[in-house]
Amino acid sequence: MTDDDDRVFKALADPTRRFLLDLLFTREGRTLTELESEVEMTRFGVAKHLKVLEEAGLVVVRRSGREKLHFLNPVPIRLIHDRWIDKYTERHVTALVDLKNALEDET
Amino acid sequence: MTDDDDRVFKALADPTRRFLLDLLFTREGRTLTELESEVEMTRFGVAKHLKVLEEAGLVVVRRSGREKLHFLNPVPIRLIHDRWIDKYTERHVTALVDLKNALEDET
DNA sequence: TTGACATGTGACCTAATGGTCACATAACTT
DNA sequence: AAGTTATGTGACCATTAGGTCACATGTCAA
Repeated sequence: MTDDDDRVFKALADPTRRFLLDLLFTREGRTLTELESEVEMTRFGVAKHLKVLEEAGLVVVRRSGREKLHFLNPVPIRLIHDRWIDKYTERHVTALVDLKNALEDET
Repeated sequence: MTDDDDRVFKALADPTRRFLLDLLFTREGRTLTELESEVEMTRFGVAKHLKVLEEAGLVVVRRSGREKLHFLNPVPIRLIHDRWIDKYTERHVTALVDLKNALEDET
């Protein structure tokens, strides 16, 4: 469990991997080749990053013939949230974040 | 803003730093010396970790004489959540996590 | 003001990480 | 069957990150 934690946080520590999650957040079920075209990096680098994300459970894959489809799994993200934000604090924090977003939209 | 992101995720990538956040989650306003006594590491290592957490905005400090009191700031954590979990998905995920916790409590 | 306490800085070493490449397997297409 | 497409593996190198230490500053208490 602690090792799982570690894999998740280590996986999130790299900007390229976070960008890959962003891509899957906007549209799921993408292949390696498709993701590769969005990133300034060789296929091998991207494959390595996807493997890290998969082993962390942040990305789930489904094979379809020779293609490998990638999906974002939000559960580990929610667990990070729950680790340091209890139900009571959550209300205050969300209010604060909403306020911050509202102010930024105005300008 | 992207640099801020990077600092937050890099800060969370280390197990010692996550443990320090856990300590501050249970009780805030701790000093360096106090936190040091909870960790198998020299004072210098802990100080370095706290600096990383502070620069990431995950920890906020208040000086009191020669002491430095540390507090957990949950806002960056919430922002991580909001980045990959939209309002619609949130309901499904929280239900899933609650179910998982319920099942684990039964055993 | 003298000594103990709390924290800060910069150098240094080792281990882990990100990225590329040569090579390899498996599956569609014609 | 042959060529093309999609992905997998292991070695390799440059860079970053975690941890310790010698040294230094600032604060409290007697």
